Amino acid sequence: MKTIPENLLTSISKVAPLSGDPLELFINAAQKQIVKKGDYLLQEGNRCNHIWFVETGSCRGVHDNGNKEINTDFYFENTFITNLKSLRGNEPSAYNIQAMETSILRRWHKDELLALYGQSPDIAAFGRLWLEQLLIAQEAHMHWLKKYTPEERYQSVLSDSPELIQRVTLTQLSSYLGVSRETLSRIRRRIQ
Amino acid sequence: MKTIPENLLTSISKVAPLSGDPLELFINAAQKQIVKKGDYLLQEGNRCNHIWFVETGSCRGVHDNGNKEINTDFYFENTFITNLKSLRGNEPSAYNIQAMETSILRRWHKDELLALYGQSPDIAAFGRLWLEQLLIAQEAHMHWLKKYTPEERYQSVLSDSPELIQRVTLTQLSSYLGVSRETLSRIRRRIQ
DNA sequence: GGGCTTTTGTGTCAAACGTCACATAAACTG
DNA sequence: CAGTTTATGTGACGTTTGACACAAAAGCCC
Repeated sequence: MKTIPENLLTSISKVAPLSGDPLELFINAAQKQIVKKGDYLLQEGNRCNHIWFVETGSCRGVHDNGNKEINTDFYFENTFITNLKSLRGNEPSAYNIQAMETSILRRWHKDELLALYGQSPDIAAFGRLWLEQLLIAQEAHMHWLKKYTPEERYQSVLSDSPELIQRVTLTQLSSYLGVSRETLSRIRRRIQ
Repeated sequence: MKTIPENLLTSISKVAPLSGDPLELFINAAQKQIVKKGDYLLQEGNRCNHIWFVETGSCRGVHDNGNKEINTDFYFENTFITNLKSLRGNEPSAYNIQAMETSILRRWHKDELLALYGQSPDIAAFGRLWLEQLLIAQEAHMHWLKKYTPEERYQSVLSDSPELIQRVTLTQLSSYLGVSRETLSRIRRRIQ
């Protein structure tokens, strides 16, 4: 058994308890991958074949929209990443997943992951719980978008996710909040 | 084995193939429930204990926001409903699920469903695939919200989900699209 | 550190939106 | 079918936003 970073174990246990053989099976199925700033984990048009775990660094999910980018997700340390629609539907990805800085990742191939689901009910349960958490977070994000004004949304990022403001450019954050770059710049001035 | 509506079988098979004993187990675990227009399947503040399947009729997911309602989901025939955050987190629901008309439902209790996951890998796989589809749909909905203007969003509902316009009031649709009732009324005039 | 690139701030203007108020139309109910 | 309630249309007005243009600041690289 290879040496395993503590953070990966902690992150797994936050999703579902996994130990013994299933844990070993799951972790040994991962490969290490190092990406530089700007590298793509997944490019629009290609099929997504992996699930990644961010050990260090950060990535973003970004849609091309004409001459603009729409940032839909930011992934920091100790989070899992994938494009489920492309991965499970075996179809071209509608967006990019890109490293925002040099990052160390671990990745699982989808075929291997599916095989693991068949081998171990514990790993299958882990997969289901992970999906549940993703879906819950996604629903919360959508309600948040509809319920609050752009200014309120920025306020809540300030108080609830200050890390985002430290690690993401204002331009990137603006599309995440659903406003133009200029408007976010003015919101920031109004507030401070 | 009770008589089972064709539609339920079809809807199940659209998520994942399920047959024989697991299918029978799953279907027999459901109870019939009939609700009248305006009845709540789930009220804000209460815990969600069920997953429902809409046999006939329709329901909506609706958030109370001060003196306004925000409609976040519409559920028509042959769809599954639940509030996953409340169901899995065992916490009070942040919103209501309400019948929009007299409806016939089937429902599964969460405890029974969890037991079924343990009993049958096929049912567990079904649960996971259902979550995957929900998550994929949810992500698509969010990208759609950020990518298009209110007018474009109305246009796409017109062409892609005309049923929505037939079966939902303009006021309900407006909060789903993320605009005021008056703005949607004017968009509709501009277009037609 | 100097030059280049990227990011952010800001002024101006037109368009879109939300809110309030009220009129009209449609649906429900007894 | 008459009365009531609910849903929708519309006018007026102020505010917010997006788009464009350009300046200032920050970050990056040789």
